[in-house]
Amino acid sequence: MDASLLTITPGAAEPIYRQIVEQLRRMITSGQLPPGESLPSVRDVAGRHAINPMTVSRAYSLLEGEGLLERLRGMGMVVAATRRARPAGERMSLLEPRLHDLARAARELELPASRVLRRLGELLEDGE
Amino acid sequence: MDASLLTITPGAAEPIYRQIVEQLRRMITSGQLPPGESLPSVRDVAGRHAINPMTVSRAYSLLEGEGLLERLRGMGMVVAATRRARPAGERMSLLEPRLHDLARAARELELPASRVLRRLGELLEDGE
DNA sequence: CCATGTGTATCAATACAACAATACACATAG
DNA sequence: CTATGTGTATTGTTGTATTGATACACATGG
Repeated sequence: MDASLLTITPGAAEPIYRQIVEQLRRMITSGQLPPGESLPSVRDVAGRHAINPMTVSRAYSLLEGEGLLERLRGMGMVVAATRRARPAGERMSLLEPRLHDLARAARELELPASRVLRRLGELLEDGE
Repeated sequence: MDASLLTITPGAAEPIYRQIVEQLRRMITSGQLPPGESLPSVRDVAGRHAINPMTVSRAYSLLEGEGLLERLRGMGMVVAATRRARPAGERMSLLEPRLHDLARAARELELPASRVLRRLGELLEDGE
């Protein structure tokens, strides 16, 4: 995997290490990063995004703790062999909290459901 | 306005004062809280949710800085008289960041747009 | 005047994130 | 063996954010 595929925003409210964790978790869960795929080295990611190597290492370690990554000593990190892409229903559950937040915000803003759905539809198509 | 209308989750990642700020901002922007409507006292909110009065005060002060609230000295806070409900287009922009985050997460999870939209549709209807 | 109700200024405590600079253990290429 | 590449443990520092405790200024009702 190329280090440039990670989107990192140092100024954001969400801490950097968690941005990395959640992004990789999603890409592994979907199978976008297949088992055996090797990840960019911590120094590579750190250098390219001008962040501290230990911050990247922290993210990798957390994912190893989840069983999503495996550590090959002396070599890099790799997507765990046992980790296959999960079915859509399971992936969907990772989206649920965000969906609930969005729904609540839309309700408090008294926005018509049709308008929210239409806009989201646009954004979902643009990305592909 | 009743203090119990606020939904506060002390354990959440989002800080308490910001939960209050964003919630009230949405309710004022939509007109759900009309100009002149008085807000619950800081001690009322704090007592009911077991949080510190200063945390509530901080939220109120930020909203006063935005021009959404007015301070009546010695008495409480009130929705600013000049603050009318905003048109839907403007309210929509408050939702944009959340929509982008959601779209990105869905893309990384490789979830079909139809499924995401369907689920959001359900959640939007349940709330009303 | 006094009791009670507002919001808040001030200071302190705590937690967290990120960085910096090493040093170490391991594996591979030469 | 050596050089270079992995990840990581360690220690310390810095900056910031969040929350809390206390005391104060103001307004109103009695």
